[in-house]
Amino acid sequence: MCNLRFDDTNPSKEEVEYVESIQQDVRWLGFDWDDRLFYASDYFEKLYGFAIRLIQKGKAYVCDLSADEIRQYRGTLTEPGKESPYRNRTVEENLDLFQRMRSGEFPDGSRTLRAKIDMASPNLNLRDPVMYRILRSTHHRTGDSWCIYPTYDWAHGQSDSIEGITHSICTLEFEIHRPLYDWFLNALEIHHPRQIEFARLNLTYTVMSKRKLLELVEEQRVNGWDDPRMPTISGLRRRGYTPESIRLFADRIGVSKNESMIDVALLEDCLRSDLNKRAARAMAVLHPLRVIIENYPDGSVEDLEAVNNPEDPAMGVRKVPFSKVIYIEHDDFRENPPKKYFRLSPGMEVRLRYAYIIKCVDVVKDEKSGEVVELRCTYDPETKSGSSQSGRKVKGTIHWVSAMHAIDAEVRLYDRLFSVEDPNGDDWKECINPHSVEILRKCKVEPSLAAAKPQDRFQFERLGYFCVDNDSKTNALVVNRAVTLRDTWSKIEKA
RNA sequence: UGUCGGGUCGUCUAAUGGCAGGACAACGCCCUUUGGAGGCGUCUGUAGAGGUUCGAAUCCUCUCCCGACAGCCA
Repeated sequence: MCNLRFDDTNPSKEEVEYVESIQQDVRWLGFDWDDRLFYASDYFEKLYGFAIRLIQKGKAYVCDLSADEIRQYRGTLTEPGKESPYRNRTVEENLDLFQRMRSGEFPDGSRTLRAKIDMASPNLNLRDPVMYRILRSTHHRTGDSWCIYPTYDWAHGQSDSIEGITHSICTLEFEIHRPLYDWFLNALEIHHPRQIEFARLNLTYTVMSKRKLLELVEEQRVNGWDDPRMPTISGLRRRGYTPESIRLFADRIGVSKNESMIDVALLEDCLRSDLNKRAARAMAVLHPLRVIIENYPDGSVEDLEAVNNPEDPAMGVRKVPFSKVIYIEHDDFRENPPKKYFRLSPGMEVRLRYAYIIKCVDVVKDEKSGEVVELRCTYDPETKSGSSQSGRKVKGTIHWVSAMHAIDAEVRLYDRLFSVEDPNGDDWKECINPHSVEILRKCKVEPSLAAAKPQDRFQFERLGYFCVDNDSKTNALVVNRAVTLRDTWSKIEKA
């Protein structure tokens, strides 16, 4: 069981715009917090009371030092700090001043409430940390009712305690703050949750820090937080990732305190293994090459049966129309086939998935450019998929769509956002992969996709897993490539 | 040269004093009407040096390397 709490301790940060999308993301991932949605601002009054208690115990004081002065008094990593001249005010004076801070008598930044701990502590967090600052700013939940706001370090542990949290897990950078949280809880003598830290996720070929992600968004190097190249939940969702695949990924990488860099290939594999079992198959041609089957009767159309998912017979079958003119993938034809190339080439045969074996008898080229623009083929009527003669072996099987039945689609091919594994250092933005997205506008997909809606996911046979984009409209299909299939051929060809 | 934390195959992660295992990646083979999926196999690891022990990745000592921390951010 978990709570969802927003630690909205700083009204000057634009938290409002994130509150809704964070909830949406967490819910989409599959978590349910029932009615336990909380805000640290729910506890402002209680926190104020806790602060008074610490003052009364002589464990907190009002300090008149400026931000700069506090920094100077803090000392350094290797040298102890100096005590504030206001450190030994009386309880009465502190109580009075703190109450007047709340009632708005002092200007922003002029005073703070600080915990009275140890200015010589080797842990900087214990050198009299600030608990309250004066800040006149409208809060998204409490409006203008407060002009002093608790710091995160002061609010966090007590908020957990109020909620009766048993285990509070957070990332490693808060490890060094734990002694402070412990100190507050012990001083207050209230329920003491156990905080456990773990390493944050790092992925290869991307950046994860909020600061860098924000920069990418603000400088329009990506199209918003949900750009399919972003490693955000909303980006992954739009890219085509499923909640299941992300949870599988989380299971596989485990939880530890090791600061690690996880190969994005592992994430991709999780998506493949989820979608392999669940995604409907379809045929789509990204770079169409027109093929005319010369001996196929003009005007004739056959509805061929295709299985929706060979991994799951329960997903059934569908009909795919076949006719004299089809499109195949441009790359599935080579005029001069390399060794081990099992697809179409002049004089050679290939199987059309769910249809016939065809043979290439002629190649039509553009007179000027010499580019192959059309193929003339013949088919063997005896080799129809599923028929008695269909067992004839050919090395390759390729996908296709019938030209007169095909639907036009825009396909967006996404690749890694960065071209280096670990884009850190000052020049990280120069490592952005210039080919992280390629937009194809003249793709042809089989007619069954006419009804596809945003977020529908498919495997386009031999190509990869694709997800209908939010930009998609009824007569203007837009799909994103989430991840390619494993491609053994590309490795053979490279070698 | 302060405090805290961390070092196990290329990458993650198991093994809590008793056979260093799994996944991803890579490579090879089989199978295949997706060069998909699947199957089989190969490769590679306890940061270093001492010590305790019948036995150490695990316990002890020293060394080395990496990270976090000097916001009135979270």
